[in-house]
This record gives sequence, C-alpha cells and structure tokens, in this order.
Amino acid sequence: MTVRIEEVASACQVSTATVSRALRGLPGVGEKTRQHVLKTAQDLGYTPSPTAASLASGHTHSIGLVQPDMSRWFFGKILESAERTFRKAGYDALVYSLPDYLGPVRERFNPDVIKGKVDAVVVLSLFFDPEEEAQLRALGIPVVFVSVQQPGFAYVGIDDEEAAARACRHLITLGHKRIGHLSGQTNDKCPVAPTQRRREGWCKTMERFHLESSEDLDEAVTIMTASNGYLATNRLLDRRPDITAILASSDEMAMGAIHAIRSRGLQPGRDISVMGIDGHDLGAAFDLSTMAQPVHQEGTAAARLALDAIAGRGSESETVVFPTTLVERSSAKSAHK
Amino acid sequence: MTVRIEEVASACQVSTATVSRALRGLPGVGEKTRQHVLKTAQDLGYTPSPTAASLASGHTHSIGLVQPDMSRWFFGKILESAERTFRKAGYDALVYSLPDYLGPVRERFNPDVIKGKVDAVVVLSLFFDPEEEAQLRALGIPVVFVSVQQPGFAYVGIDDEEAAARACRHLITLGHKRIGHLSGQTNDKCPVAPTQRRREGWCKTMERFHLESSEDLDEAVTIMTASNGYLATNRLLDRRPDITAILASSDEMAMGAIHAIRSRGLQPGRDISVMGIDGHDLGAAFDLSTMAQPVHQEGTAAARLALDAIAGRGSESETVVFPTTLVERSSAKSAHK
DNA sequence: CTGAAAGCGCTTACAG
DNA sequence: CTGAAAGCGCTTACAG
Repeated sequence: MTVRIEEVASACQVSTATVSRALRGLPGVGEKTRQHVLKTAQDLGYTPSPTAASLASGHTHSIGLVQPDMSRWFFGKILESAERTFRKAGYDALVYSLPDYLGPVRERFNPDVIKGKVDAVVVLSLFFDPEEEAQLRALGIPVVFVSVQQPGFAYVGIDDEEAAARACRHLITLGHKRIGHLSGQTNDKCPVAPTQRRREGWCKTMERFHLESSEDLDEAVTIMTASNGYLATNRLLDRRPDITAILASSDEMAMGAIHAIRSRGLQPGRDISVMGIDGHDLGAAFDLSTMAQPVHQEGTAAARLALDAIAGRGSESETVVFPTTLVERSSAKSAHK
Repeated sequence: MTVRIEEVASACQVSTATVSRALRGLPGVGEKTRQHVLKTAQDLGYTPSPTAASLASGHTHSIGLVQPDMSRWFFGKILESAERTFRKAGYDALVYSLPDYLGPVRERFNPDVIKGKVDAVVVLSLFFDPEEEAQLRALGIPVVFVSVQQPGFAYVGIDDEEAAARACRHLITLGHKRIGHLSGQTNDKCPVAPTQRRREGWCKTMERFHLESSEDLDEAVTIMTASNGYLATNRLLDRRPDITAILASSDEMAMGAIHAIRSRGLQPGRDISVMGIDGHDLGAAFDLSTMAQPVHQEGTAAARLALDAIAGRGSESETVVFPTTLVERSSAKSAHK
C-alpha cells in the first residue's frame, strides 16, 4: 500500500522494469542486480500491488469457484482441496454461491460478475443452459466442470451410474431382492445430474437381475439432505413394508434413512440394509456402507486442470473420471429370508 | 474485456467521467444523460474492468475470508452465510485456508498474500500471535474475528462457557452425577479457544454442584472430529465405566461418542446420555441433544460488521454475542440410578 | 451538470 | 543485461 516499485527502483539505482523482472524471476537480469533488488525489496517491505499488476498484465491470479452451497459436505470438500492447489500455485480462490434449490428454477448465473476478475472458472454440480454457457464461453477463459458434465468443457467426476450399479449389486449379492431407492430431483432439465445417473444405475441393475425397479420403489426428494432422506424413507417403508434394503443416492440421504429405520425401532443392517454413495466423513459414525468417491483427488484434479489450461497445457475439454470404492460397514448385511 | 468506457463515452458524446458517474449512480449527472449512458452501456454490453476500477479507486470490492478448513461443517456454514451477505452488497469473497491442525504449531498467516486484494478480512476460529496481529493491523483494513475473540478487534460468536455450562446443567438436571467430558486441544497458546471455554463451563458447573470434574473425566483430542470423538469415548469409558453421561465440546465429537456407545452394544440416551454443542445439521439424524448456536446469523453478522466497518460505520472492536438454544433429543435422558 | 487531465502502480514491447 | 516510455482502463479532484 505504501511502498511502491518506484522506491525500490531508485533505492537500487535501476529502472522499475528491472525491479519488476527481478522480483518475478524473469530472465534478462544480472545475478548481482537480482540479488540486490531482492534484498532491497525485502528491506523496504515491498509488496507489488496485485491490482496494478493485474491491470498491466491482464492476469488476475485468481480462480472463480462457482457452486450451490459451500456449507454442504461435498462442495466444501471439493472447494477446500481446490483452494489448496490453487494457493500453492499462487492463485486466489474467489467463491460464488449460486443456490440451486431455492425455487423450481435456480437463479441464472451471470458471468459478468466474474468478468475480468479471474483467470479460470471451476463450476461444481451446476448445469448451465445454452445462454449461460454462451456467456461463460464469451469470457474467454478456461472452465472446468466438476460432478456434472457440461458437453464441450473440461470435466472431473466419477461414473455415477456405475457407482450406483455397484452399490446395488452389492445389496443383491447380500441376498436382497426388494431394494428401495432414494433419489434426488433436479429442478433444471439436466439428464446428466449425478442423482439421475445413479437412479439409472439402480434401475438397470435391478432389471438385469430381474428384480422390481418400479416407481413404487423409488422415492424422490428435492434436496438430498439427511432430513429429506428421513422423510422419504418413512414414506417408502409405509408404502412398501416388504423392502429389505435401501440404496440412497447420497450418503446424507442414507443417514436420514438410517435415522428413520432406527426411529421405527428397527436396526439398520439387521432389519433393513442401507447403502449410500459418496464417502461422507460422517459415514463411519453411522456405520454406513457406501461407494466412496475420492473427493480430495477430484478437487485437486479440477484445480490442476484449470491451472494447466491457464498455462496453455491440456485440451479444452479434458475429462477425468475417478473410480469409486466399496466401503463395507454394518449398515448393509445379508438378507435373512 | 473488449468494450471499454471510452467507447461508451464516444457513443454517447460525453466524457468517460460522465459515463463512470452515470453507471455508478453518482450524483451530478443529468437524468437524460444518465438514461442515455445506461442504455448505451447495456447495448454495447459494457462491463467495467474491476481491476482498473480497483487501481483507480483504491477499493477492491472483495473481502478476505481466512479460516482453517472449509470442508468442516462450521466453517462452511459461516462462509456460506457470509458470502451471500457480501455478494448482495456487491462484494466478492476471497477464501484462504490456513490449516491449524497439520502440526504442533500451525503455519503462520502472512497478510502479504491478501495485501491490496481485499477491503476487509473475516477470520474464523483462528487466534493470531502478536506478530501476525501487527501485520494484520498494518494492512489498514477492518478485521472481524469469528468464534475466537482477538482483543481489540471486532468479534462475533457465542458465550462458549455458558453454552457448555447449560448443557452440563441439563445433564445434571436429568439426574446424572458422573459426567465425562470430551474436549479439544489447541496447538497454539489460545486461552480463549471455544473448546477451552467450553471445558471451563463443564468444570465450573460440576464443581458448583459438588460433582467430580477431575482430569480423569476429561478426554482431549487434537482435532474435534467424529472419529476422534469415537476414540476418546472408548478411552473414557474403558477408564471410567461408572460414567452415565458425556458432554462433548462439539457435535461432531458427540456423534463419535454416540457411535462408540452403540458399538459397545449400549444405547445412547438409555444407557449413556450424550450432549453436544453447536447445532450441527446432522444432529437430528443422531438424535443428538445439543446447545445450538445460530450459525447462519453469526456468518451474516460477521459480514455485516465488515461491511459496516468499510463504510465507516460502527466501532473498530464491536462485539456481537449470540445466544445458544437447548435442543432436546433422545441422546440425553434421565439417569435411572 | 459536465469535461480535460492527472493519476492509480504496475508490465511490456521496443531499443540499445 | 538494462532503461525509457507507453499503456492497462478506470476514477477523481479540479475547473467551469
């Protein structure tokens, strides 16, 4: 704020150009000069004005992170991992919350708010309509989508259908035949939303094993929270008392399912099995079996993709799909009938 | 990126100064001129360069949010509420993660990384040493601390000691006499860390009722996670099988306690009562009784305090303390002996 | 109510 | 290897 490059320059008897080059480690500066500049800058407590540097260079050294709600586990996890990766590389993380569940249709994203503020954008769990997509493209900066794939853009995620299919197969292997499903709804037209693909995984797997996969066995909620999972499970069990297992589209919903089962005086795993998907940190405390996704790696990968794109490396629409892992705990056990 | 203020000005036959004033709603612009400028800017798709505006005005319209780990529930919650408040006011949120549990002493905060990038800073759950504090002050911008009070700075939080005391009294009222405590450790010397004050609340209350509050009844962990709460509870119960209730310094630890109790074949509430502090979203799924803090209000209040300080309103070291609420669920019930 | 012009503090061709 | 100078795109006194 107070000491500027000019002062460092005059103190060193060099031009501001040389100070600028020396400080940023650019070539074309004599070793002695560089050392002198570095020391002087240090002594004077000089910090370059990021705002002036941005204006002059055209680079902001900031990344925009657009997501629905950072207080939710998955988003917080991805954001944290991405932020650390960005910070190590010298980038700041600008977070934008764009709630997608406050109405039937979420608020549109206006890329103007980040125009000129970031060098790249990472979008979590949001699907953009053609207009938003066009505006985003018009920004002329790299964009990476996480969790929900946007055609033509870089993407990081898991194979949601396969994850659900494996969870479902696990329950079938344990001897379950009537397996209910807890799914989420998307307020926007988004066929690639994870919850839709997970539902597909359940549905197709059930069919493949000639088991029922009717709508009657599927209960959808608006937001996939534990409390909605609780309510949905009660509705499901009231309607279909013959169910012996439940596959939830997310661990948080699965936790709600476990809560509901317990509050009915039943025991998860023994009376009704439950499987989730995600690998939530609190899953262990619920003894929840799940298909875990490598959240930390996903966040880091998304950040790296953005960083690579800024550096001109990698393709514009690179896709990284991580494998999921079966985590067996006591919420899913053999069916005994 | 492409259309600049100059173009809008010449299209309107006015100076850039007038365009600037008109667009920002400043006084001193004729109504007709303003409308014309607004429309032209709109038609041309003009968006002011934030970076140029910052350099010229000295304001960044960004707020720095410094915290240990946004993937943890409490931080994510506060961040989300603060971000929305900032965004409504036209401010961007720059998030900085400064892990405080990766070693015996956390990494020092270097305010240089945010120098010139933000108009104010909100610090969550971090206590700064004299050097960090001095550097922070040197930034010359408003700073608001949340959760951990830093003398001389604005603060938003709850009365942690009182919250723990009330939780403890609740258990005593239910007839419990041997109440164990799960606490956290602070790696830095910080007597005002919430977990320390909560421990005080338990300790003093037990003493007041002439009940045991020895170290033997207190089990401390490094990070207050559910898994550490699980381990700590097992250690505590192995050592003191006479305990009938546990007060945890955080809901996440309480969840671990409930997990431990269940895995011992016991039933929370019936065999051993558990109380937490925080009001975690997943508390209901655990049937966890707790002293809830108004997290959303705290995040909003912290943001408002920062905004007010930027606007020159409010005192430099304003303090906002929110009340906590007893939430009774089935994890804490009457002792039957 | 409006404009000309300096200034914010850097970076970057362009010369040498 | 180093410097002079233009330029990044706004905002803000200062005049009128």
